[in-house]
Amino acid sequence: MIEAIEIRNKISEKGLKVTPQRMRVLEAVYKLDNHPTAEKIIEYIRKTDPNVGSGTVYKVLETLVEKNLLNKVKTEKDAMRYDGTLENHHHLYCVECDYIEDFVNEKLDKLLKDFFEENQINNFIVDDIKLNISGNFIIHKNKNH
Amino acid sequence: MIEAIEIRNKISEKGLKVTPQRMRVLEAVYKLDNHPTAEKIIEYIRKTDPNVGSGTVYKVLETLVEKNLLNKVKTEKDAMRYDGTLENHHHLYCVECDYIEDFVNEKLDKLLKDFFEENQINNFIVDDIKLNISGNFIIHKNKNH
DNA sequence: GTTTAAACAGGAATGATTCTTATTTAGAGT
DNA sequence: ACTCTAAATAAGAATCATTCCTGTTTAAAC
Repeated sequence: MIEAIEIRNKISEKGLKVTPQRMRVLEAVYKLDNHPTAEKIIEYIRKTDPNVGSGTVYKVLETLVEKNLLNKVKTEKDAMRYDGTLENHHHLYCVECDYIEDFVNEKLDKLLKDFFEENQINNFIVDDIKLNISGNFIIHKNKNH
Repeated sequence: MIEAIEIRNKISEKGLKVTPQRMRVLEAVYKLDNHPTAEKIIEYIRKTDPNVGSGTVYKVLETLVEKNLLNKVKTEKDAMRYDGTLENHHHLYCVECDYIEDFVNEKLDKLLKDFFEENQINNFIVDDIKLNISGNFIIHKNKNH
């Protein structure tokens, strides 16, 4: 359970003005699991704050991604999704439900780091590696299918 | 250089009607490098065939993806891109230009396969793993930046 | 050649996202 | 606390990729 003061600090530390909209967007991404779309975030915020502009939420998301407080998660679907986890991680994509789960594994990261140090790619400097692991949850987390 | 007859066969083998539109779309994806968008494909086809409907191209792309003759490539940008390479491979994403290059490496695939066999993920059956390798080409391939 | 379900062209509709503009506000300076 | 101003917001129009709809055409089975 993240405190309001922590959210305030995260925004402030990046040199951004602390606005209610920015606080609510960050809170929404932390609270909503399954890497919400902008739509889900708007819906969440409007429960208590019916007058947020949807354009504002998009703008805030853009700003927070720019300042590395959030990450974008791309999927085969049209809508972008957002991720509040900042530590290095990969994603499990369920083929059946639309669930996306974070996957953290340091041993795997070490393995990849070593591999790409030993096997340089011709004409390309690797900056970051993310795995898209697709498959199926044995117990589905979502009924969107 | 892929022959028209090969393209015809690929379509036919999947039990699809061989239409000029389907042939031109497959040809376009093979010929255009850098994983073209639907837009680029339409532009390419219209050079010789100005009356293709853009809706048709989208429908054809959908059909070809369904039948595993093409793959979708998702990016942070809005437009979907398409990939004619069917063998297992990963993607190099250039952070500066919008170039996406295929990356084939069997040693890497073996490494990943072994890792996930030894390290089962709780409540999840892995079906496929794709790496998004982001970084920079030393010599950029594209001027879109 | 006939037949017909499938595919197509053209254009309207959709839906996520971006843009525009007038208004409001966070926070720096007083 | 009060003022000021650049930055942020609300509202809604605009955009753009993609999908949908409808009447017409066509691939390929017979």
